[in-house]
Amino acid sequence: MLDLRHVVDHLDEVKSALGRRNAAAAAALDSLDELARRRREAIAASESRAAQRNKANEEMARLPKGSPEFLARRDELKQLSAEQKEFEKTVTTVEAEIQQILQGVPNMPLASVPDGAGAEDNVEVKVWGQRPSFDFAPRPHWELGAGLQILDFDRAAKLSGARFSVLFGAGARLERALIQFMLDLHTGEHGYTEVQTPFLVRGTALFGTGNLPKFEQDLFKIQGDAPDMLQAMYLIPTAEVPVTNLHGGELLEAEKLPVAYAAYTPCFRSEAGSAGRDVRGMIRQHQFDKVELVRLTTAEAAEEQHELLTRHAEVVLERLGLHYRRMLLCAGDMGFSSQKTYDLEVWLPSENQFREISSCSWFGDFQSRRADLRFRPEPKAKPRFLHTINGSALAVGRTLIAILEQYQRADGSVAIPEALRPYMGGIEAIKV
RNA sequence: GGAGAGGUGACCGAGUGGUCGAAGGUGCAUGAUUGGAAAUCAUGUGUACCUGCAAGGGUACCGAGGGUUCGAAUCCCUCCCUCUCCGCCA
Repeated sequence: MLDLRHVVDHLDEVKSALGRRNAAAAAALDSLDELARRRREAIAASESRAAQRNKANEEMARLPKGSPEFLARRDELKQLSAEQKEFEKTVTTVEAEIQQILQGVPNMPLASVPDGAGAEDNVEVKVWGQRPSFDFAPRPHWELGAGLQILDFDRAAKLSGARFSVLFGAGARLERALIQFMLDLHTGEHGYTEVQTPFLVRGTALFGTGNLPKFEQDLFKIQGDAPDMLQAMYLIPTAEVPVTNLHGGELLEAEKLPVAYAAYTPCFRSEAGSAGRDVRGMIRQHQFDKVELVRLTTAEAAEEQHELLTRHAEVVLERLGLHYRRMLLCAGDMGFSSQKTYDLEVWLPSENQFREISSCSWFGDFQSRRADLRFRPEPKAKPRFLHTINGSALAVGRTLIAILEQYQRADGSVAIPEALRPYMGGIEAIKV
């Protein structure tokens, strides 16, 4: 969430930054100036009466109860108190309106983020590795998986419907091996602390990361009698949600920063609005596994930390020998809460194109303001909001797909990347 | 699921309608003492918002939200969370 004061004081600047995402984002701010003024007036009116009332209360405490002076004074104060409550109600109402607007406003793209409306305007930053060449027609992962009897969509459909998959044998082990490999790399070499979180969270956590209230339709909600969205339970769409909120409401000490967590979780997404997209294979599922990296840091260190985290995600692809590229997302293609995002895209031979396998974002203090993530720069200093950074490292299902496709052989078998073999019982390939 | 007990500042803990932003302690900071440290003593030590050039002034916050009252940490209601016992259970 953007800071009200900053928005009002720099309205034109904020509007032009948001305008780079889309016109609607900027237009939402139009009424804020006036609302902020009404808020200030109501606060002044309410507080001046509260001050009078508090002053009179000292006198009331001294007057004998039931005395004529006491009764007369009490009647006067009734009026004052009623007025104060009226103005306080106005404050509450106006602030709710302001919140409503601000909650729906996305983060501002940084100046270094390129202009653009969609994926076609993203900028390629780097390409790593060689495009694998085949002396046969490379097969899509679902054909490879079916041939090897490790990947089954029909049986998953019997259990859960469309957009689920079942892994068997070496396929299931490959999934598990990837999770282990990624966690070991990040905790062992990149300095992250592994964390296991709940997969079911209350709405307040989803508000913290910016998924609620605007994107409820993307989530799986648990049926229950919660009175509102924020108290309801949801399946997490990413580990970003529980991990980012882990220190909500706390005041972290500066020397503990940066905080760096690596978490494996399954992720659940309703994929509302994506009907017809990626319906074949396991590119887009209602449930998938992901290893997520989260860093909490200071504003000053954040840019460097974002580069570092992105680099950590890239190392996974490089150790696995997977051809990929890094994209800098344009303003129009970034997620709601992000101010700068790199996507890593892995090469899929069957599609003859790169596909997203990781998204590494720097949120500034946008999430921290919602999730109440603060630190104290030094012992006596005022608390400040942290900067949050996170990224997939990596989406496990898509990594499995990339391995199947990039390491496939003419006979339908799939070689196991060197780095993964210790996790696969030493086998060098998956064969029938 | 049943019964009960609780949620107070960085932490522990007192406080059942007024002078309570909140006793006391711990921790922390500064100073004194010391060759240095420990111990001791003194002083200080929350956050957010409004207002002001500033110094300052004001308001709110005792799990969250409502209510009663001139006045609520204290009384009432709803919710959330923690703990204990019983039941059930991986």
